[in-house]
Amino acid sequence: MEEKVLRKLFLGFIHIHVLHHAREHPIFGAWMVEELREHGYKISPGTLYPILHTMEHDGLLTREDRLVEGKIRKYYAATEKGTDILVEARKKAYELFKEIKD
Amino acid sequence: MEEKVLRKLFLGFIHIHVLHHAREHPIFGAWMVEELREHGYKISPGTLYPILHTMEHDGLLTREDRLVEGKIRKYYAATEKGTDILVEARKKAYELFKEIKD
DNA sequence: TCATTGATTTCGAAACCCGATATCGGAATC
DNA sequence: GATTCCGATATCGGGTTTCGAAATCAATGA
Repeated sequence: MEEKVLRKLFLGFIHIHVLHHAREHPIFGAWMVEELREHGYKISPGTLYPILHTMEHDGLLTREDRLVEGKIRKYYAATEKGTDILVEARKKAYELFKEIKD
Repeated sequence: MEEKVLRKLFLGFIHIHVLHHAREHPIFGAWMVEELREHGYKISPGTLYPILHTMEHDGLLTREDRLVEGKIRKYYAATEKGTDILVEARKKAYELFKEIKD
């Protein structure tokens, strides 16, 4: 119930988290799911993976397959455009925070 | 193009802005559209009004009709639950900002 | 070859977004 | 009281997105 309400608010936050981490170092889906969980965002693979695909399609991320410990992982890194979007998002997030902070 | 990408990120922000303002004082749709525009969020009535309806349905806002200058306006104010959600959102927004700030 | 394992993908039903357009209801004019 | 005006709100349908459960994948080890 309440979960649905919150999810709507935080889906954008999740996107921004993804961009942020993908800029620091390449990420892969399962790792990102866990990272988000630690931040208090529950998200299932069936939701996150399509997000990654869309962000790649939109030119925000690039994908590179790697073989790690016998498993194929699809690593995503932020593109220049993705970084631009992140900068924009950071600005907006700051304004939002400043406005609602008390 | 780019607009669509950004909108996805910021739709949650818009919800939070709405809650924030509705807690400060009752708001009505057309005013909120203008307020958001000043914050750099372009949103059409066809998007915002359903958001208000949904938030009312979810128990985040209450509605009250008022007659102002010969026009009916539907004023929305944040409920206790809405305020709780806002507090939660503020916490998450702060964490997000802290994490990506540089 | 077959089971295992971590990671990714698919699936269909439900919900949602969008903005152009239509509608509302009170006020003003005649 | 009919008509027009106007700010504000509601509707529409087509396209997209969301969800988690379940299926799939690819490489390794038994």
